[in-house]
Amino acid sequence: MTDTPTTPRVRFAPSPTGSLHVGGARTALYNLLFARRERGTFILRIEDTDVERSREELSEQILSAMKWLGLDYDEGPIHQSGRWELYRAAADRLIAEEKAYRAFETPEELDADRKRADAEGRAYRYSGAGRAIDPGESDRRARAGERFVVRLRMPAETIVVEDMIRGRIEFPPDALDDFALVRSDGHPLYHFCVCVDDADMRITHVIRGDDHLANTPKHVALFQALGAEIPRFAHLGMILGTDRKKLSKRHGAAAVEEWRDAGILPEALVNYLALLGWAPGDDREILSRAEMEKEFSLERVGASPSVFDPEKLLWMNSQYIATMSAEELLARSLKSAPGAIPDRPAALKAIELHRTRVRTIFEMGRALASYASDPADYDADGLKKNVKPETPNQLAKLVARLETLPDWTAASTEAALREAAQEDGVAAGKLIHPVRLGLTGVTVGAPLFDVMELLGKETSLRRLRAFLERTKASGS
RNA sequence: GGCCCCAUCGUCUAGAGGUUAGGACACGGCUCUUUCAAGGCCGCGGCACGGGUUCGAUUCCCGUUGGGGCCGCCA
Repeated sequence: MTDTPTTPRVRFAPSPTGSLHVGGARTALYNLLFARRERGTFILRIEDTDVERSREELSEQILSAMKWLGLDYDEGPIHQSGRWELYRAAADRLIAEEKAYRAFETPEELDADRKRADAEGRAYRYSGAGRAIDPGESDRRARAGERFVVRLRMPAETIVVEDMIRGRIEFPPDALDDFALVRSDGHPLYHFCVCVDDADMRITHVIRGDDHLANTPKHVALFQALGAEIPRFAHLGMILGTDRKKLSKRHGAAAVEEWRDAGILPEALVNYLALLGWAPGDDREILSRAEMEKEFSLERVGASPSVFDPEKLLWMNSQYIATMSAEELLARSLKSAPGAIPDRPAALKAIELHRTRVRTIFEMGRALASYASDPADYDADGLKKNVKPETPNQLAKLVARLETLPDWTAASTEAALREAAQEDGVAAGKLIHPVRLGLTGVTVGAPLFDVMELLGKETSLRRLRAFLERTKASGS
């Protein structure tokens, strides 16, 4: 009398009509986390039934974004475009069983109906005229070459959806009409393919965006018509832009790859996305994938929409940068470095100097590059603020002193600078700031003497001499 | 317009009848300090509104308001 424990089967089913959206990424993530937690199967399905809009390279793009995020699937990717036989057979069967029917209205006629309804201020519903056509008559007209769409015969009863996140939702029958399953050119339509596939793949839980909630009664009716078991549904709140509208390209940075290119670490993006709608229940914010996979549950997923906050993502990223090994960081920063970077040992030291000072690996790449190439120019405000008439003279004396240093360490250069300052009767800061500017071109950054040690004697002195020339020139 | 969903600091959230309503981001201050960060400490700031139910509502119910979504031979 015990139920056979069916292992959950979930899927992420993006349409390749654009790059992977952060909302899609979160949906994929929740499906994956649910599957791992429940020891189920995560399937990737590409919904490319729309031949006009779907593009192969976009589907590749989605795949690579998922790979980058580490969203691995157990089955797939399965392309709907390769399964037309399945949909055709299902449509034929539904027609034969009179659960669906052919409708012969032309697009123009439907359009006119829609316009009329609009003008009269009432909600448009398909008339259902096709229902009345006798099956024999329908077959004859189809054989005769008349064009038709296939429509589902919607039941005249309230459809109840038990949503795992929202609870019980009722859809009154007059809100739904007999929607189209197959176009007049024979191409199966989205809702139809979704249900045929979910049934075929034995999907047990449909975890998807809230924007599909209103479509769910259609799907329920379809599953019933198909004679398939109805999966459980869980509808996630939308991810919104700061204007509280559904996040889209329009908002900028809605695509996963934009964040990748901005130097966000995949672990950080995944962590951030996981927390957009789900929380472990305690105060932890930084969670490993293992922890998420262990603790994720749909019961703890919220129903309300959430605003995507780039600031918090950046913070999250900096948290990962703070704890990631220098080697790892170096490997990842390499792609972001705009130019040459120092040799490996120096780069690793530079990373330690900058890991708390950057929020993205893009910034880390820049920081690394700054050690390998001399500053091209100097911060204008910095020059104004830190270079006084007496500065070139003080700098010249400092350079002379540094030249004689037998060893070149943070300690020795600091001692030399402080002595020079004392000799001139000025605060060390009077020298530190211009030296930093001369060495790096900017007024902010890692502790100066560590930077000098890392740069080495030769490079440091070369940069300081160049800066000295510059300050003399602007001074006269 | 019809149907549906949502509603705790500016943002992400914890809370599941009795809490000084907790944490995080952001913001402000202090601290550390050669700069900038990071870190530490402190602070600012919230239950949309109105009715019920209840001894007692942020929490349950209804409504209002506000926001969002869906209404194609798109996905």
